[in-house]
Amino acid sequence: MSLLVYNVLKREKMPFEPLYEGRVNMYVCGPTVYDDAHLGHAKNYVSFDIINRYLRFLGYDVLYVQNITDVGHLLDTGEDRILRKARQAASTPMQIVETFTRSYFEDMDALKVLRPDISPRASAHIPEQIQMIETLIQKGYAYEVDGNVYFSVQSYPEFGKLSNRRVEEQEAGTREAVRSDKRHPADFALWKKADPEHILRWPSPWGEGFPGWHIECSAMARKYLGDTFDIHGGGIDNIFPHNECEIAQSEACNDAEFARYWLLVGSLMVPDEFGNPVKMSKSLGNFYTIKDALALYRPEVIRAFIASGHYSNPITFSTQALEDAQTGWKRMYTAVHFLRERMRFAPESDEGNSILETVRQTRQQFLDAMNDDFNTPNALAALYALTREVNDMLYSNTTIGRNVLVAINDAYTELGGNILGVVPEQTVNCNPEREADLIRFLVQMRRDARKARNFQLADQIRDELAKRGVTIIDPTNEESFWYV
RNA sequence: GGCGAUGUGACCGAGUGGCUAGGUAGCGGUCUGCAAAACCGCUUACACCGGUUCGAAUCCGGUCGUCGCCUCCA
Repeated sequence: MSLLVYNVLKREKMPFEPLYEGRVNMYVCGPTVYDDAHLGHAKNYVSFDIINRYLRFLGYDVLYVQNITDVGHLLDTGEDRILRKARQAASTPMQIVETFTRSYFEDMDALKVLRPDISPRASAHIPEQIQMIETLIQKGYAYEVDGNVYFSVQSYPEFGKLSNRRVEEQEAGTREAVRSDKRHPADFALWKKADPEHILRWPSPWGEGFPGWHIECSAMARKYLGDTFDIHGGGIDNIFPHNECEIAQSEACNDAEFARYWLLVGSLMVPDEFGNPVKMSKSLGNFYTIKDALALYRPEVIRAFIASGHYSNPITFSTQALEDAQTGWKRMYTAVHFLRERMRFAPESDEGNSILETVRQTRQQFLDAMNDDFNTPNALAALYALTREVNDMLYSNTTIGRNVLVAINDAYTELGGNILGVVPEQTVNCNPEREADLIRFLVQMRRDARKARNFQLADQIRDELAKRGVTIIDPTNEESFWYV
């Protein structure tokens, strides 16, 4: 069975066929780095991480580009988001950007999100953006008014094709603050003139200013992925106007199709005071930062929670939902751990290999699910079904050969680990404090044994510790010291 | 108002015509020195009203509810 994906642009599920055989070029809209990322961001980027991992699993040579937006997002007050934060923190914009870019990568690394191949920053691609704007002006798709440059939506008849909106049908001018220098209310800025107090500014053919919000993605996608590429991803909440503007700019500028498949992720919701789900967002204040969540839950648990719903659907968050996901995940995690421990002393044989049929079915079900538009809930269900059988086996008194255990572990490691990222490579969790405490406990046991004149046990403890690099010395008969 | 979605059992959440999704919670059981875990079984479903069909949670029409976007947002 081949991979099917739901293409928002065509509004149908269709076979995935990359432009160049064996290669996938993918662009995903990245974060605006002005604050710590929250779980809504986690849903988005973990979802695309799983997509990225699965495409690689299928053997595609994936080039994954995800931008860092560090200029040009305006609040409705007309202020630049990053500037406002900078003013609050009494620091310069680039310090803010640097701080939260690092924070973002910290969070993503902690969540086991594989880094994109390229993480281009908008501020580092001003010339590319200017060049693109110049082309658009030359071709008659854009016009300059007093240092501002706007894209003319009427010059591009297909504007709105992704979100199925018609410019004429939109309530024109509902915003009273429509800038009077626009020819059409729906026209959007490619370049904005910088006010004197605006710190983030660059020289351009139209004077000092900064790029509009949408042009960065078009410019950077073109630079790294070409005029036409395979997958464009992002959050569904950015379908309009952002994604729509990207398409218009890029296709008008390049005379080529922009992205061939559009995959958009559903929002993370939080119940409001009436119990109705609403989007987790900065502005509503109903968010949990990734850092806060990671202080309480393992990254695999957060990933399992996210994977429990389909990427394109919204998912309702609550601490209870996360707890429930954790309980279920733990059953699988523990089974894998027991499996790995059992491998340490299992006989070299194929005993108990009847379960391998279940393993085969699990793989099949898992891959069928993933091939069906990355259906992670069904993929997880396959692993849970396997876990039931594995536990049944592990808790029974039958002998299981090492080869069988290895085969099961391989399935978990590949499907649950490499693809979904919910099964860690290492299920033994080290903790220096705990290790020291265990040694103290053994030393105490040995002292009790000596008191009871059970020298056989006492010596055994000393020898076993010594084998592991722990030395015991007995300065007195009352107390013992140890060191590693 | 326009556009796009959606309404599944106590909760989260898959599922597009007939075959138990899964997870959590609850109840009962097996196992067990205790505890825990694990496994087995079970209960509460497809918003409402009509229609198509041998048969619909699944298709069609209508009603009601909810959400997203239309302004910054992943």
